[in-house]
Amino acid sequence: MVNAPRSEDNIHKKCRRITILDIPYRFEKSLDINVIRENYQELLEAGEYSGEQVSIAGRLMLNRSQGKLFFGSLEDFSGSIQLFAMSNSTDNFDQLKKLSLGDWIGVKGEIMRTKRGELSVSVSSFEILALAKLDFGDKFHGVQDIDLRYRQREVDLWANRDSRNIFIARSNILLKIRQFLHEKGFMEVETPVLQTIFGGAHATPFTTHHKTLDMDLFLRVAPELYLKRLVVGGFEKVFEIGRVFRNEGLSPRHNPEFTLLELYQAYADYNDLILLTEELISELVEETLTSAKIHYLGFDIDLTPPFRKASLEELVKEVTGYEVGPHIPVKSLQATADKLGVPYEPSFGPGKLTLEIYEKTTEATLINPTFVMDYPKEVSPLARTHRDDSLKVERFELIIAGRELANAFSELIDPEDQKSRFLNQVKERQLGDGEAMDFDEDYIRALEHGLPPTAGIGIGIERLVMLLTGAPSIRDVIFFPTMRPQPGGPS
RNA sequence: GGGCCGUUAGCUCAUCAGGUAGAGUAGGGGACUUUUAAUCCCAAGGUGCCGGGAUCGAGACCCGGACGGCCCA
Repeated sequence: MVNAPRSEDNIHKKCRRITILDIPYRFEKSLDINVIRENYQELLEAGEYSGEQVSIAGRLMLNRSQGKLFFGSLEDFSGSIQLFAMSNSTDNFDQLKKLSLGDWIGVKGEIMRTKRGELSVSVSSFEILALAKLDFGDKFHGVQDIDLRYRQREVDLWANRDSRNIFIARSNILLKIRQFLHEKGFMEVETPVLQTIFGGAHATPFTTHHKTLDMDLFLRVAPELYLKRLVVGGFEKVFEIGRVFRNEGLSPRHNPEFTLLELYQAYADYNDLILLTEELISELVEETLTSAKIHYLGFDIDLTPPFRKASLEELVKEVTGYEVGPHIPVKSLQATADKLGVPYEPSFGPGKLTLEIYEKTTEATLINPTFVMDYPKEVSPLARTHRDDSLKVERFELIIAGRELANAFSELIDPEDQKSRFLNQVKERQLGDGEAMDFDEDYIRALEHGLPPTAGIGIGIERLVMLLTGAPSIRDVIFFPTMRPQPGGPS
């Protein structure tokens, strides 16, 4: 484990040299390291001094001290630069040479280029800002142990620049999404994470307990129902970017808590959201990638809109050759499922059978961005009945690299219809589906106050970041993914 | 939950027909006035994930468990 200290003797020697009293309370940094690189990229001959004094701070990441000379790499958030020092022109030169990799220092010095042409800061003085009493990683290989990288992310972030870059990208992507939506007139809102009735997604919730009220509460599986109540309240364009919690297994695509973007737009239908989604993704591609043609999980993917649109039924027909859909008799769909090796329960209706067949045979084959259109009503309790087909709803999912990235629909606005859909959910719950929703009377009452035609979409932020950064696992884009505690102690 | 794989020095990795482990690097000591994963010398560093079993003898073979990865549900 990285937790093991450097040998006792070493610590003793270091601590004898430096105590906490020697650590200053602040350090005046004059600029980020990458600014030096940008400003001096083309300037200074080898061996030339700039005359510009700077004050920088960071972690010592390499130490190539050599007799009465010292070379090292100082790294801060923005980048790294070589430090250069000579025994006759640097205060505490001997101490500088004895620093360990990972120690934080603040440096004052002059920008220069060494004889070999490396842009450097010639150290005139330095202060120790923190000692690294623990070791982190191999200076060349970083930290490869996946377990350790997730449990001690701070170590991973220092040891592996790729990891750091992914999280910088994540932050930028979230910023761009917010900017994009604000420019479109959406307002960012926050709704309850603790809910007395959970709904808005087909998922098992986490349960917790409120002491004073002495009642169980659920961690939300989606903000959906509250957001639509805000539309009823008059906010015509709202979005929330927030954590949701689903009590399901862990996999490279699933973490029990993840970040979901949901947005709702009054007076719009799901066709409007296709355009919005294409525009959002292409803008993110432009901001974060050099090309819309990416290579991800071994696939070549083209993220250039417009994306393909095809109905769920068409796509299943295309992949399997079989007709599916809510109009096909159950017996016939069961026979199809049997032939395709898709398991099902006897209680499944034609809609659920169709969805199962689609998910097991077709979804994973959709590599380039595809809007899968028009789902069976039976499996979509919150979506509005399709204007051309009473057994379907106006809903699409966006699939990229065989994975669901977004789920959207023209929202169900009819309180009576919503009541009966909730009742169906309750029935499915009683039949043993722990992921089915509960009947939400507050939501029904809100609909009775009047929800105008509204379209809504949910986009999984982690999946989006994974796609745009090439990360194969959701754990690569979540700082601290959910892990079992290690037997040796808390982690 | 099922299947397969992994776990050896702080880190990155070796090793072997089954004969009580080795390198690089980090950390310690020393040399070195232009290095680039600097180089060179010295010393130190291990419950081979844990627990059982067969064997004269196990890190290695067998069984069970823990944690992780991938695939499937």
